[in-house]
Amino acid sequence: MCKENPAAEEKNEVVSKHFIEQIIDKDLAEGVYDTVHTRFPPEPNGYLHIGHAKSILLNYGLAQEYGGKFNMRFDDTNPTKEKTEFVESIMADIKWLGADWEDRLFFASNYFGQMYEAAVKLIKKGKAYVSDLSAEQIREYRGTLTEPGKEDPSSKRSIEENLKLFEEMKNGVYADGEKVLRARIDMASPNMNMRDPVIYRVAHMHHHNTGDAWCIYPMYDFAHPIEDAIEGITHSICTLEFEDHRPLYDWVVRELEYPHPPKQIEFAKMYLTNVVTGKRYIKKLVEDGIVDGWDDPRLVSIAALRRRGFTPESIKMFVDLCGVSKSNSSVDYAMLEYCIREDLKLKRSRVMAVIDPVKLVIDNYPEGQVEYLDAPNNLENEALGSRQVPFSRELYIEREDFMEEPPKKYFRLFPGNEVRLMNAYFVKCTGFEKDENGNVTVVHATYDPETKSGSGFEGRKVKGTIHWVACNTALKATVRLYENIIDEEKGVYNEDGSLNLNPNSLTVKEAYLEPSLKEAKPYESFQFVRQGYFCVDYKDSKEGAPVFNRIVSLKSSFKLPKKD
RNA sequence: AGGGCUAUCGCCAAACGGUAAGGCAACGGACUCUGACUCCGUCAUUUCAAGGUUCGAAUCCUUGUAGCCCUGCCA
Repeated sequence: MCKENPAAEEKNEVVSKHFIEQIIDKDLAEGVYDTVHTRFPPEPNGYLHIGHAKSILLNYGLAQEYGGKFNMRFDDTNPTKEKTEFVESIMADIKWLGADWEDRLFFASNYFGQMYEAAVKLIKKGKAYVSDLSAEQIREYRGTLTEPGKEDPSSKRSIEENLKLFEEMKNGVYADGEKVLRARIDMASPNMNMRDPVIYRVAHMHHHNTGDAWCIYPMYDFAHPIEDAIEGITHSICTLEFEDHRPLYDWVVRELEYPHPPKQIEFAKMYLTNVVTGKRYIKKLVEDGIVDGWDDPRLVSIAALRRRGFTPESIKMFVDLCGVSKSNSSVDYAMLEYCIREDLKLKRSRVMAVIDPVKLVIDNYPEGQVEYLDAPNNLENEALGSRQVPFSRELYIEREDFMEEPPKKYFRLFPGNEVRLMNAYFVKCTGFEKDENGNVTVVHATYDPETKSGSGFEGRKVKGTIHWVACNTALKATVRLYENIIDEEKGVYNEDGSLNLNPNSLTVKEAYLEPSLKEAKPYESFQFVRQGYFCVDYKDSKEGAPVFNRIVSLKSSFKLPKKD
């Protein structure tokens, strides 16, 4: 059954380079840089999700590809939004993804001294001034998208006065919002970011890293290029919404006269079709108790994907498959599903589990007898070995594997039909019992001892193979089946902006599993034959029988013909 | 006088003036101790639209159209 195809391996298709690699190639060829140094610079104000994984793996991957370096840096320049809790979770998620920053873990807040000096340098060059305008006034003076802004009355101040005022800002002379430092660029620029942007504000606030050492904090547009320059970043990769900020980024590194200024490159964020990534919405789902936390397996935070049973490899594959471009796009969730199936396919054992049981009685099998049958763990990967599965007279089979009146091309159990019980014997359906409501309660069959699995029996063939679990020895465990939390039929949002929730996003069932599954440990995953891939939940499996999350179902090309 | 960016199959995405890669999805068929996997086949005479340049255009030019981003002392 192991269908290796060495020829396919050798194809080794040459994937064309995306635009960022092309830029890097050119820079290297022209000697703009002689190395590649990237970074991932999150603000520690929340949890990472699949979208961030793309950025992390892109930056780390580029550094790897070009033999360069990759930095981890927290962009913590706004103390009002940042927490240490997020610093921890972000680092854990990035490590799990496999991006290695080695000893290069940095905090923008550790550069506050250098940023202050940089601001002083700008003031001395006449390129920055302290403004007395209030936030509202600054907004008014900025003009609009179609009208130019007006000159800030404070911009005429002398360099000496600006130096004095800025130092006073630093020394806590002014209250929050009383004064700001602005870069002197062009109040008439069509690019709003260039209309004398604020580069330092006063904020008497405790910072998670620097404590109360500072009461002025730099703005992103001023801080980020400095952070990159200090660390020797060559290619500062960010998302599309910062394109308009690039002229300002370049202005900062130019005016500050850095010898090998970094270059900002933007790419499109990744969106998943019918998936919620917005923090606002996730927060609401958590608060409303719709999900059981930021790591609920229905979410796509890194922690949720990990809990659901996704592997770092599958996410890497997914990101690679999606590619990098500058057009806004939404990737089909089916692509993610493909990646996790592909990754787990040869790595995991394939075991039997009955989720919606109906009893099957083998009438010609001795009562009370238990027989242990050898079952290969994965026919396509012999290295995974095999296990012993108990077989006896009474079994559970899947309710959908028996039909009283089968449609055409139904290969499973129905009166008179013979199927293979996986890893066991052929059984022929001899009858069934129903309750007063007409529901099937027991299916009867007889087995043929000659057809034992592995015996090499070739006498006759059956079209169907079904899975089963012996009643007496079955492990009863909880399985959780997930669907998209969004009702895909009607789109993600309702007209009032609320989420269009799918009431059936979670189904909890009691299932019968092979007894060997009792030993399964948190995060361990399996393929349940014909049911999909399942992973032991780390939260709810502390004691007793494990709880299994369905990572992804198997593809099913079997469709019953429509009735009538 | 608003500016910037983007537009190639249902979904991602190559192609960089030489005659539309690939993956996902879908659909046929073969195989099968999982209706899975694997295999084999089908799936853009056409690249947002209309003009133009050229022997030749998805690629260059013109004019439109659509979508995204920008008027935080957020990042």
